[in-house]
Amino acid sequence: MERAPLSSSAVIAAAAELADAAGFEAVTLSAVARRLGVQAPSLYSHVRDREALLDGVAARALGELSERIATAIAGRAGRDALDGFATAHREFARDSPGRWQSLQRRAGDAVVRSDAARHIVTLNKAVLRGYDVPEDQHVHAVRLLGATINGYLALERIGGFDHSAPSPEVSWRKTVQALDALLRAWPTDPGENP
Amino acid sequence: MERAPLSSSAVIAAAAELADAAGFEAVTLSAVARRLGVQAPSLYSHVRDREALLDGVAARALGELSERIATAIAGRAGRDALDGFATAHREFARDSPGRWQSLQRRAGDAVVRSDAARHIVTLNKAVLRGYDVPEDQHVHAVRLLGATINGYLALERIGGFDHSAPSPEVSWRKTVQALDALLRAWPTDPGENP
DNA sequence: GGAGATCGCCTAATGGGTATAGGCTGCGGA
DNA sequence: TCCGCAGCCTATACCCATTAGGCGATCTCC
Repeated sequence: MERAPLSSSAVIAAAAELADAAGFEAVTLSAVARRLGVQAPSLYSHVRDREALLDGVAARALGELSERIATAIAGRAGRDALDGFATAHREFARDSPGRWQSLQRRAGDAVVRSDAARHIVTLNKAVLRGYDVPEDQHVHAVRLLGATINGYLALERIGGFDHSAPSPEVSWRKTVQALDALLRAWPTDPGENP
Repeated sequence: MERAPLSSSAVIAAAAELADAAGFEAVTLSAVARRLGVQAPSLYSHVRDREALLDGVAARALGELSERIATAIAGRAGRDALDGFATAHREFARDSPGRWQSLQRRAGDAVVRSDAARHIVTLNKAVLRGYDVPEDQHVHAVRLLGATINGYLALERIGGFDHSAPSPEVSWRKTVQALDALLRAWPTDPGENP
């Protein structure tokens, strides 16, 4: 175990790798310290406590996710952009399950207010530009998109689809198609007043 | 602390109450034992280990949720049934946050194969009866419904909507409305072949 | 009605986790 | 050269899960 000099971001990077390899709940200070060839208390020079470590992983994950989304929707619009957006999420969850999980918990202020968080919202709205959803409905559409995509991935992760046919893959495509149809014909109340 | 005689279901009931009061992650054998006025190791006569305890809470929660849904959609169809279904989920998550959280993790076989689990699927399909979704599309629709509703509640719980207006309540209504519109005009591929 | 088996709780003890306090060391700057 | 300190270490306290084994009350069976 060669020991590169520790630093806050090295510790967080190790935690992120561990999360992907062994599950988010396996991210303990002890385990990260072992992985770094160091004693657990040594980490407290670099992260305030376990919460901060987990928030660090979440912040990093958010950045990576936003990059993936950005390249996935660049130069696309409408259905293509939606596909890219959804696929980016799904592949992120598949490739980096631990980092993805790190996003499924209440995060600290630093994470919420991060550039990455803002960036994702922007990208989300960019997808909507390809549809005719009225401006004042964008929040709702963003929330719906997030809820459905995240919810689907969460259900898939906990095995909610393991006990019925067909494969989650098929329903996933159907789900994205449904979201496309929905955005294409966004329902409007008579006398809507957001 | 008067001590009612312990039993497997008494232990699980205490765990469920604790989950609602202090959060699902606070459900530890020690805490449950304290709440029951008993030493922690005593619980091992009634639950195999912590996993089993958590699964027990999930099974119980699933039963309660299915009851709520059943009464919420009884005698209703179409949009009314969908509203009832969605609202039942949301009120369950509001009234029993810990129990609701217990359902957001991979559950043991006993839970997955329980009557309650089967019941919920049945109720889910009952909602679809009020719409013209083709039979072979029901799985997809059930999965989409589950993903969106659960996903919305999960995002709401972790505070995903806390940093933008308007209130989650408004988007929730909009979301249910969107689901209704979607089921009403379920998109079909040319040459679909599930 | 009594002897003993059994059931259900207890105490003791282990191992791993978070977190704090304080020691030692080697490197950089004056 | 020598001092300071940054960064890792050991020691320690406390919490939690889990196993082993003890002990008393109750239940059973004769």
